Amino acid sequence: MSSSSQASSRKGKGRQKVAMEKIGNEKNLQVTFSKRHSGLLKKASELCTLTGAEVGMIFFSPSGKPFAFGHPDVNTVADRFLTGNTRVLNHSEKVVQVYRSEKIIQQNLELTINEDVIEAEKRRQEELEEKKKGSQYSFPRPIEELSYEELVQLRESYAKFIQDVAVETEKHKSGLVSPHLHGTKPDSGGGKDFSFAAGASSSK
Amino acid sequence: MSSSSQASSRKGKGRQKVAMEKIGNEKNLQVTFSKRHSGLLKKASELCTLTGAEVGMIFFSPSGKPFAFGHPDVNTVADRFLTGNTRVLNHSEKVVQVYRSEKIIQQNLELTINEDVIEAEKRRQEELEEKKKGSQYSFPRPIEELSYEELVQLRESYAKFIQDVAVETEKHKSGLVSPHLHGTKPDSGGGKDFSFAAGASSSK
DNA sequence: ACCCCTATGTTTAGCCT
DNA sequence: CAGGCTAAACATAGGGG
Repeated sequence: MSSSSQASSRKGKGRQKVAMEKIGNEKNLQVTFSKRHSGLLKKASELCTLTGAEVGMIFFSPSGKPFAFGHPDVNTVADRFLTGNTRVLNHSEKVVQVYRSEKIIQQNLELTINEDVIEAEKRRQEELEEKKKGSQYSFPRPIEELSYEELVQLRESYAKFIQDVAVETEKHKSGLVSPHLHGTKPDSGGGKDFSFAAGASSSK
Repeated sequence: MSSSSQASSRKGKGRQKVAMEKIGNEKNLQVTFSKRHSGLLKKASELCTLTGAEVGMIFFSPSGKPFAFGHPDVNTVADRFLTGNTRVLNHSEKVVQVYRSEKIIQQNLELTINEDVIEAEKRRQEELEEKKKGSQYSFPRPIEELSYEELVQLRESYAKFIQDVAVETEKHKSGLVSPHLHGTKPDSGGGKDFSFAAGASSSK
């Protein structure tokens, strides 16, 4: 619009290579997050559909807004963890003392629900329906029947991860020392909702 | 090369469109999972790097093997949840009772560490090192200093997710009824490591 | 199982509406 | 600020080692 006699080439410039580092431009960063986060959800969704894998994930936008996604269906996955059927390990079955258990759980309760997740879920459904095979799936108990509180309970008792050990192991194997970290400052973009008790990392 | 009889074209067939449904061929399914799961990790990794988002995710391979990935750096993220700095929500701050707290935590303790996570982490590091900016990151406490037990504690107190509410909300908004679900039945692929106590769902 | 290869489907950066 | 467009970058199915 403004002009500049640019030879009428209105075609987009197409995808350009972007450096793998934190995006400086705030606006651009937002757009990127917006686009990529949905891509991530889609990928997860596809992985589930294609391979039948179960996926659960949460992520915080640069602004601090939490997102969550989980696959098969809440009841199943949640239960999977609830019942501790995570038995795959035969690694070192060290007995560990419960660490802050209750406290942690109580503190981590509230998580904002994101529209994106819903959108992703919707897409999955549409895909299924498109294939007219939605009827073969049954539910032990439809989520709709759960009360809000029950949902919260489910949520709260969902997955628990780690990666600490991964890094640890990584060291063991590669002999590396610094466990990565990046410009993921608490309020990097402009989030002011987080306090981040850790004074760690510093930035870029 | 060995056989040139084929009109001298031994070029790969290139990517073919694949139906979005559970792959039947077991071998193919495994390969696909193998490829896609790393892609998923990469995407997550990039999202972290580019937008500074924090990502935590776990997923089970069709065989039941658990995978986990988390971003910024364990201490920070773990702390984020540990200290309950998940405060972003201002949604409905319903008070929920602790559900199985200790029990859950104790049961979900052991999780197999996957090479993939390590690999992903390694990649992130390499990227950083490639940019020669690895030295600017400091750690309040290097993971290497943590004992195995401490790692386990960290791990166990890591993230907790959900999506239940997401689905719930989805209903509210779209009026949809069945919360998706796919050929991800507990023993769909051939996992025999899991028992899946399903059906229990936490109805209070 | 993992890596390599290639062709091609898919994602997405930049720009516009 | 969400939606659309384009074209380049990227992920990955299929196949071989």
